[in-house]
Amino acid sequence: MNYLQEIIKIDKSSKEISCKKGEILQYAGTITSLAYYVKKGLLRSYSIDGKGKEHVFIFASEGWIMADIESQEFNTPTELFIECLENSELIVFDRKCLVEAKLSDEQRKDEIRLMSRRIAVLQRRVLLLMSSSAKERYNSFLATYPDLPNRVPQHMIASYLGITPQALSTIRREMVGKN
Amino acid sequence: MNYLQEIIKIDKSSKEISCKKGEILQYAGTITSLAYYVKKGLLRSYSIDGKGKEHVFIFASEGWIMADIESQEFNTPTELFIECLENSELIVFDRKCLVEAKLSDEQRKDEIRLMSRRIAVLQRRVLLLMSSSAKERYNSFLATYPDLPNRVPQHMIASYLGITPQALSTIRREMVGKN
DNA sequence: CGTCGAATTGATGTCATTCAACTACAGTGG
DNA sequence: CCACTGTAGTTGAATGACATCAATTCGACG
Repeated sequence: MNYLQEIIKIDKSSKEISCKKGEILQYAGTITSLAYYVKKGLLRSYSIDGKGKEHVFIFASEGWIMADIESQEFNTPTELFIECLENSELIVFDRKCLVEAKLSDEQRKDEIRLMSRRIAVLQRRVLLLMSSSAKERYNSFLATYPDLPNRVPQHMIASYLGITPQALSTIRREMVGKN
Repeated sequence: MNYLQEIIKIDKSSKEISCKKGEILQYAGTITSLAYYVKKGLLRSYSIDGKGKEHVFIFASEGWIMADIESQEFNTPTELFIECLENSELIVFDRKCLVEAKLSDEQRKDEIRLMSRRIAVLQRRVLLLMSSSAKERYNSFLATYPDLPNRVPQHMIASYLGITPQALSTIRREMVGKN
């Protein structure tokens, strides 16, 4: 990705790292402005609510950027953990550094395009959460991310969908019957 | 807002308009790249699902920008309607024009800041929808948008929260008892 | 005063959660 | 190589939250 090569030049602190399955790259409660481009592998971000329950916010596989823009924007401690789900190769860079840097118009446009894409994804997610049943959300998930079901444990998919593992299990059982 | 004054200079098609309560500024199914800065008044965007049900996506009151970035980004027909809830004064501008224009780094940074804020809002919304009960979501809504309950009909608030008007009514009843 | 949509209320239904038990399987240490 | 352990996934019964349906009240406005 072109945009990323530019970033690497500008942000001297950026670097390529590899991390192992199970590693936590970011803990909730901290303040950070790091972002992770996924060259290979898979990340997830999730929060833990007042009752101790995990909620998967997003998965990021090859080609996506994982960044906790929410906390960075308001400069408040993160609500999100970032975890490595597969042995991965990442490029870490500092969004703060990026914001402060002087970039060309083209580079800014790239940045804006990336953010627009993110907004679009979130908008669809919100509308889906509001308007669809668990089964519909699961089908939509399968259609949107066809490769993830093979790479992600089922209970994390359930968490992403906003349902319990048991509920997802029954949904899947019912669906096999219908094929 | 500084950023906006710049936009007006750049986008020759931008203009100030006033629109009346009940007017629909954008219909789902169309392709448009217009955005609305709310100088005074109140807008909402909403979708209509397959079963004919409305789902409020966001409200935009004074100082906010209403823009359907999702459809603009993917260049697909909008899923969203935009409706005027109060007699309002708006500044309309063309996001497409803005993307294509050559802007200063400062202007782009403003743009990015606005988009970050939007992403932050959506992130919170997603996590809230996934992790909280209807009552918790309502309380969070009251805390975040203290002025809206007085300006927005209750069934639209219910729709924003992802519940039925009846459910919201019962929640409110229970809450009065507890004060 | 009459009308129409908004809001409330109660009875019933549905979907998903919770709790609990059980199976399948991978990893560990003996 | 086998027993032991822990985690993921499945299944079923009971519960709970919210939806749906239907009736009534409230309030704004002509």
